[in-house]
Amino acid sequence: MKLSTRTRYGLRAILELALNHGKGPLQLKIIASSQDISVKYLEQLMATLKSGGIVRSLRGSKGGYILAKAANQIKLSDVFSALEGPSAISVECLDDNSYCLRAADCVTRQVWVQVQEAVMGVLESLTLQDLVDRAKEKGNLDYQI
Amino acid sequence: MKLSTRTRYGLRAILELALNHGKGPLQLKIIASSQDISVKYLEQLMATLKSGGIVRSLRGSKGGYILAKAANQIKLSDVFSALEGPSAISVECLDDNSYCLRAADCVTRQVWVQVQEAVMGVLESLTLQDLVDRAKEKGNLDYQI
DNA sequence: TAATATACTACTAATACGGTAGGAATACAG
DNA sequence: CTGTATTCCTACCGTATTAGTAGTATATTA
Repeated sequence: MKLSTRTRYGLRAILELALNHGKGPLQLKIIASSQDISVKYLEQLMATLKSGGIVRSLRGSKGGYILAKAANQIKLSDVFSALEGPSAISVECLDDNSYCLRAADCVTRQVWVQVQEAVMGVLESLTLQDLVDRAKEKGNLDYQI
Repeated sequence: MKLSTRTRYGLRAILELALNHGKGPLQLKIIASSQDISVKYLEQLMATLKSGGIVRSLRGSKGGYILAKAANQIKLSDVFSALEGPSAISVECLDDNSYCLRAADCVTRQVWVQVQEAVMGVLESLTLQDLVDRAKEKGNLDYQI
């Protein structure tokens, strides 16, 4: 069960947007260089986040990306779902009731339900603002230039 | 973040062993047919579980597999680790401290730590015996023949 | 010795992951 | 109105992993 770089990169990128909030759009090349991610790859991740309603974009000169909502309105589960898909652990029988007829009585399925709920519980309890606060606590203030 | 069939099949197979506990070794072909898994594929999964110390095997005629320990001594985290690897979500910086110099201050890493702990918390809190009990509660007794 | 099992090793097809490439569309600055 | 900066879109590619198949060797029992 591997967390993809998509999701890890994506969260880092969006956190950078959150840290930059209120200072106008942030360009991909800035994020890419500070996070050491390929611009072209990041471009795809941002497209995903955009269609997921997490970020908004501004094209053309002086364009870039901004958060679509306030940081405290964006749960990490939203970011995760946009990048990783709706199901945290991608077990077919969890999402598709017709996938397995024994689903209702299946004790192994019940385990995966518990695991999924545990993951989502963590991600739903955290917002981007929480991460911003944590970053500031750590004195990790280099983003302020 | 996808849970592999390895792990899902493996847990189902080993649960079947647990349900059969005390009735001598269970053969792969029995498990494979009742769980609808290829014998050959299951063979590999069982080899992994064997080297992980979860099951023991008996070769030759009348051979098969049995649990290496009592069902209440086998945590689901043990099974999971054997099949899926030591790290529940496989994020390099969680296991290898030298992977990223900023690990200590990284707030996104902290999120993955929380997620990992949530997953392991669930799996460590459950033993195979718990699943056996749940199965019996559900009246799912067809394994008793 | 025959039958029944697991053990071991190698191979394969399909899929996902991680990333690259090129050009089109848009917006701003002069 | 022209150039430049930026996102947008689509396609492609190499590699690793996953999910399985196949064949043979080895051990055990009867």
